[in-house]
Amino acid sequence: MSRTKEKILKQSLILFNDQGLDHVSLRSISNALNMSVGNLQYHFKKREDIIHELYFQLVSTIDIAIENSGNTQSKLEEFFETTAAIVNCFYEYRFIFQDFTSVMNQHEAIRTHYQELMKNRKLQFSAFIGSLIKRNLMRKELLPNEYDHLFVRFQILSDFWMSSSLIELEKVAQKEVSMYTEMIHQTIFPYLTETGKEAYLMIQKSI
Amino acid sequence: MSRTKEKILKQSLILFNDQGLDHVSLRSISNALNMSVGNLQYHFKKREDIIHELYFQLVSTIDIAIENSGNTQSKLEEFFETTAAIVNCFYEYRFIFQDFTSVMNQHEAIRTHYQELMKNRKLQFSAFIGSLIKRNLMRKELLPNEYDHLFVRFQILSDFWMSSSLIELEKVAQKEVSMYTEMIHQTIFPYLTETGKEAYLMIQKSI
DNA sequence: AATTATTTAGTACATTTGTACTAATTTATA
DNA sequence: TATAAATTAGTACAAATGTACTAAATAATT
Repeated sequence: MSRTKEKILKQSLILFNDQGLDHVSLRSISNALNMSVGNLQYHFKKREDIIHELYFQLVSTIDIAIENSGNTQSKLEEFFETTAAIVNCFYEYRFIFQDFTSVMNQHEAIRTHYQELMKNRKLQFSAFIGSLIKRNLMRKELLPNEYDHLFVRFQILSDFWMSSSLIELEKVAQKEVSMYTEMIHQTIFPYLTETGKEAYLMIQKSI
Repeated sequence: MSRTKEKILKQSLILFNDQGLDHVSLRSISNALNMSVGNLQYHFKKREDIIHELYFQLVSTIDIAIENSGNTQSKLEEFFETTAAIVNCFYEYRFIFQDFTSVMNQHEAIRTHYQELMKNRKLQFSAFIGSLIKRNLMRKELLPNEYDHLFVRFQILSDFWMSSSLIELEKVAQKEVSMYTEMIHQTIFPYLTETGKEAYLMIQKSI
């Protein structure tokens, strides 16, 4: 990728994150870079292409972060690390989650990719739950679809905590990131066995 | 309120729900009513006013629905009914929740009202949790801020389940409403005591 | 050095949409 | 009935924004 293209992406990310996707026009991006709109368009034929590119940057950032949080001592620790990693990546590319719905509505390619991604994540999640149960860290299902619904809950909370924070507090800063990370972590707690709960409390203390 | 004003609101709600807020212009509303835009503007000086009015219709619809679900046998039943009532009202005014963030960002008066509303809801929620605990239907907190976080979870799930459904399935119909209602109901289950769990299962059977 | 390809700038356009404004028409009132 | 108030229609405008297009400038290549 050309140096200019990288500069455009970097600046776009900053502006998008700061001002929100729909308050940033091509003109404001090119202004911030002392560059003509024509030039911008030479590198990205469509505005959509910039957003598209940034989305896929996020995806690979998450992939890397998840890999790095793989070498943990326990399965539960892995859950803590993975969750925190995802939340942090979301925050880095927060413009996407400040109005997740608009992004997904306006960018079909992104939406399609996301839908596929979620199918995979759901499989991974099920496998993960299974391994927690086998290790006697998590109890079995007591309700129909209980852990399917748990997955849905994780998904909604992950994708929309930032929107919620913005509406409620009209900002998202590091403090909020911590708060919502804890909230998401705690989501799994009441499903844990006594052993699991002890392990949870140990990990929590170590953070 | 004049007959015409009511007609405009009714038609706007239909179009907003069907096509989404930002795919409905004043022109399309007036077309659907065989009415001039000028006339529309006579009744609602700003487009915002229509949305404003519909939002407050929703608010009072919810108030009424909550009152009606007050006369239940048990506290847990009240939870089931109230939750379902809210979800259904949200569905009636789904245009607001199909892109909740945009609505809240673009309508300051609505956002301010919502913020206040949530402060009250949080107090009500805390009181409700307290009464469940006193009745030995719910266990005490085991984690710091556990039930504050539980409230946040309820809030995010309520406000954004529809957005999530739209992104994932590209539609929201009655089937999805049922599914997400169950998901939200189940959120409280793992915090219940044995007595509480039994009561939950009884109520669930009766639905 | 000459030619070709790449990059940059600048202008213009099309479109959408909320809304302001004026005039006509209908309804209410005295 | 005459006058005032209300409702309705129609036109025009302003502002924003993505993008198409052309020409100039710079870099690369032969």
